[in-house]
Amino acid sequence: MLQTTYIRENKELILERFKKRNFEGEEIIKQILKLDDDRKATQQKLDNQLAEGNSLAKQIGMLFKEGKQEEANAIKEKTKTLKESGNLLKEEQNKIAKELMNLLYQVPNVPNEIVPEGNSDEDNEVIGEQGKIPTLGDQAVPHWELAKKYNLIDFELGVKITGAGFPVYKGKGARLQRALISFFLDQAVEDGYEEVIPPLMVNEASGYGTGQLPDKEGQMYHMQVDDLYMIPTAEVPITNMYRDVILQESDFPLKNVGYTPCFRREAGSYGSDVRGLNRLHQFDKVEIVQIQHPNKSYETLDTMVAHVKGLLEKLELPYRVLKLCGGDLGFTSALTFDMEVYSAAQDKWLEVSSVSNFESFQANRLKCRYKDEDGKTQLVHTLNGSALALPRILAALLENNQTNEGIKIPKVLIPYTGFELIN
RNA sequence: GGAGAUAUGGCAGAGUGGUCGAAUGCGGUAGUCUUGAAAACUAUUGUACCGCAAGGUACCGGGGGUUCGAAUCCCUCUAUCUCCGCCA
Repeated sequence: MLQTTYIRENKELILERFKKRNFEGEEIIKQILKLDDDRKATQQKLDNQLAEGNSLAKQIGMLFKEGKQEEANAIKEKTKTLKESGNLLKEEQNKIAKELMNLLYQVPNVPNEIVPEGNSDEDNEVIGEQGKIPTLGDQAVPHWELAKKYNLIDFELGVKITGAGFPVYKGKGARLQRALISFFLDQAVEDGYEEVIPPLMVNEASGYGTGQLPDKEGQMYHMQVDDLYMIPTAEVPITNMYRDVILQESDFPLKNVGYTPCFRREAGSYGSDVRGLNRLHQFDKVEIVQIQHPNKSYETLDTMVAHVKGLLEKLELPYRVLKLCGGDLGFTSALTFDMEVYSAAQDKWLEVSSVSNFESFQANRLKCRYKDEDGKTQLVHTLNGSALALPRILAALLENNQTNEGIKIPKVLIPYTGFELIN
C-alpha cells in the first residue's frame, strides 16, 4: 500500500510509472487525494468538537465539585447537541477512511525506473543466461514419466488422498526432495540468513500485511471455521514477524530463511502448464526474506539474485535471469527478477525463483518502521525471493540429468542424498 | 473442552468515574561534576493524525456500550496464567 503523502507529492511520477504496468491510475489517484482532503477536513471538524466536549466535561466536573448543580446541568444540555453532531462526523469519518483504504488497496506498487514496459511475460527482458543446455537423446522423456519409471513421485496416489496437484513423493524422490531443502537452507545460513520455521497458517491481518489480501483472496486456501489461511509462500509468515515493529538502524539488514510447504489454489490454471510438477497445489519452497534500510534495498536485491544464481550454478542447471516487465510485475513489487531453469525434455523454461524489492509497499501495510538519525520513524524496505522452489528444480534435475544408466545427482547434493544415481 | 484469574508506556508496577497520556522505580538519551569512567545530580524519554506554529485529537489487549465525562462500570472477542479433562 502506498502512503497518501507519497502519492500527493509524487503524483506525476507515479502516473508515469504506472504506464509500465498498463495501470490507469489517474482517476483513482484523483479520488484518493480528494478523499484524503475530505478526511482531513472532517477530522479537523471532529477534533474541534471533541475538544469543546472535553472542555465542557471538565467544567461540569468542576461545577459538581463546587456544588453548582444547576450550572452543571445547563452545560449538560449543551453537550447533548454537540454529541449528536459529533457522532455524525464520526460516522462520516469512518466512511471516508473505509473508502480511502479500499481505494489504496487497489493501487499497485510503483515500478522502479528500470522496469521495462510490457504487457505480458513475453515482454520480460532476458538479462543473462548461464550454463549449457543439454542435448538429450531420442529416448529422453519428461519428468512425469521419469518419476513413474523410477517410482519417485506418485501423482495418482495424491489424487486419491487429496486431489490433483498434491503429489506423493516416494523413496529416492522423497529423499532428493529432503536433500534439496537441506542444501538450500544450509546455503542460505552460510550466507548469513537466520533460519526460521514459521506457522503454515496465518490470520487475516498477516494476509493483509504482505498484500495477499485483499488482492489474491481466491488464491489462498481459507479455513472458514477458524478464519485462517494456508500460506501460499513463507514470505507471508516470515515478513509478518516484523509487523508493527519499530527497528533501530543498527538492526539492518534482517535476514531470514525458512523452508515451508506452500499452498495455492491456482484457480484457473490448465493445460501443459499444470502437467507433472509444473504447477501444484502443495509444493515445497525455501524462501529468503530481508528487511533493509531504504538506501540499501537495491544493493540487497542484487545480492539476493546473486545468491539464487549461485544455487543454480552449484546444481549445474542451465538458467536465465529475467527482469520482469511492468505487465508481469507483481502487484506489490517495485522490481522483480525471475530465474528460470531449462527443462530439456519439455523444451521450455521453468520459473524457479522470483526475487523482489517491495520498497516500502509492504512495510506501510505491515507498519514496519525504523528510527532514523533524527529519531523520526520511517518505513523500512522489504525484499524476498525463492531460494528455491523445489518442484521445477526437481523436474529440471530429473530431465536434464537422465542417462541410459539412470538419473545423475549433482555433486553438491550427494552428501545430502547419500546416493549418486537414481536407477 | 470445563472452572477461575489476569491484560496499563522499552521493562517492572500504581491507578475503581472528573484536573490521567497516566504516579513511582528501572532502563534509554543529553548535560553537570570528573584526567577518564562509575556514582551522584539535572533535564528529557510512546505512537499516529491535523496544524506554518501555538496547540488540538485519538490510543491503558481488540471491538462495542453506559455516561456530560471511562484506564476505571457493562457486553463481547482475543491472548496469557492456574486447576481439571483430553491428547502427539
